Amino acid sequence: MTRWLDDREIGAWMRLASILELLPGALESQLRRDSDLSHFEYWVLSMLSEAPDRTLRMSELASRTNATLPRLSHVVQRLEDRGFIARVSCPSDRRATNAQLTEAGWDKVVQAAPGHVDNVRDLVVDRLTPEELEQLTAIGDRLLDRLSPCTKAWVTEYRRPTR
Amino acid sequence: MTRWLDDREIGAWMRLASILELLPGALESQLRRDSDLSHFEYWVLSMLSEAPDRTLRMSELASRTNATLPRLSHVVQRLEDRGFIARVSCPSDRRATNAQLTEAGWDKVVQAAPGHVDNVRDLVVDRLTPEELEQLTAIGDRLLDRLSPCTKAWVTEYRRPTR
DNA sequence: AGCGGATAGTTGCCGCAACAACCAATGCCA
DNA sequence: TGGCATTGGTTGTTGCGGCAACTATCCGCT
Repeated sequence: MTRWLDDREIGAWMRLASILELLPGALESQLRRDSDLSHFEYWVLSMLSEAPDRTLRMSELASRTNATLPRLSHVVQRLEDRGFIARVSCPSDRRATNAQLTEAGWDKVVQAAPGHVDNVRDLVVDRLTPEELEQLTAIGDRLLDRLSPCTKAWVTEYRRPTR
Repeated sequence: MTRWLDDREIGAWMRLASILELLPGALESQLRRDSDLSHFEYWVLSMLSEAPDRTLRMSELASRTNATLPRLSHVVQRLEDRGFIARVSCPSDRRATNAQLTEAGWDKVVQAAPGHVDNVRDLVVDRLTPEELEQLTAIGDRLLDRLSPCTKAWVTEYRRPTR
C-alpha cells in the first residue's frame, strides 16, 4: 500500500529535485568556462591539495569525492595526462596507487578556487541566512545518514586546513 | 578579494555537494532496476500524465522538467521509440510539437510510480521531520530564486491533481 | 508581397559516468 | 608453501547530457 506524497511533501521534494537538476549545471559551467575543469575534477584536485603531502590513496580519494573507483580512475587518468596529478604505486602495498598533486595541479587549484568559491557563494551560501545554513546542515546530515553514512562521518569531522 | 568559506559555511556546502553527487544515483538505480527508466524519463512521463489531455508542448515540458530543449528532444525521441509518447505537430503553430502520453506510457507511469514514491520516502521525505520539510521548502525557494525563477514560480503554485 | 529577425525543435558530435569484466597483489589457512 | 578468497585498481563498452549548428515556421515592418 503506497503512501502517496501530500502537498507539503511534494512541495519540498519538487524543490529538491529541481535543485538536483539545475545546480550541477550551474557549477559546471562556471568552472568549465573559467578553468576548463568539471566540478568533479575540481573536487578531486581540491581534496588532494588539502591532504598531507598532497597525496591520497585512490580509494580514500574516491570516498572523499563520493565517487566509485572506476569513475575516479578515469578522471585521474585524464588529470594525469594534463599534468595535474601523478600516480605513484604504493611501495608498502603494491596493489594500491597513490595520487599526488603536482606543482601544476596545485597552481591550477589556486587559480580556480577564487572564482569557484565566488560562484558557490552566489548560488548557495549567500542566498541563505545563518539559520537556514544551519538548517541545511542538519537536513544534510539526515539525508547522508541514509545515503552514505561514511560520507556523513567524514563530512561531519571535516575542518578546513589553515592555509 | 575572495571571501573564503568559514567552517559553518563549508559544512553546509559539503553536505549539499555530497547530496548532489549521491542522491541522483540512488534515484536512478531503483527506477532503472524496477522499471527500466531514468529518473529524468520518469519525470517526463509523470508531468505528461498530470497534464490536461496528457499532452504538453515540448518547451513547456522542458521547463517543467528543468531540461534544455535539445536534451528533452533526445529523451522524447527514445520514449517515442519505446511507444510511451507520441509526437504530434501542433496545427495552430506548425513550429511547435506536442508530446502526448500513449496508453502504454500511462501504464508505465502507473506501474513505476509506487516503487519510486517509496524510494523518495525512504531516501528523503521520511528522513525529515515536518519542520525540516518546511525548512527544506523555504531553502529550496531561496536557491531557486537564483537558479531559475520560472521554475520556482511553477513549483510554488503546483498542486497534485486529484487522481 | 517580401525580407529580417525571432521562436520552436531537431540533429550530430564529443565527453563523461555507470557497469561489468578483468588483472594483480595480498592475506589466510590448510 | 600452495590454493583461494578478498582487496585495490584499471579497462572497455554503452548510453546519456551538453553544446553548436541547422531547419522550419512565424511575426513585424516596409
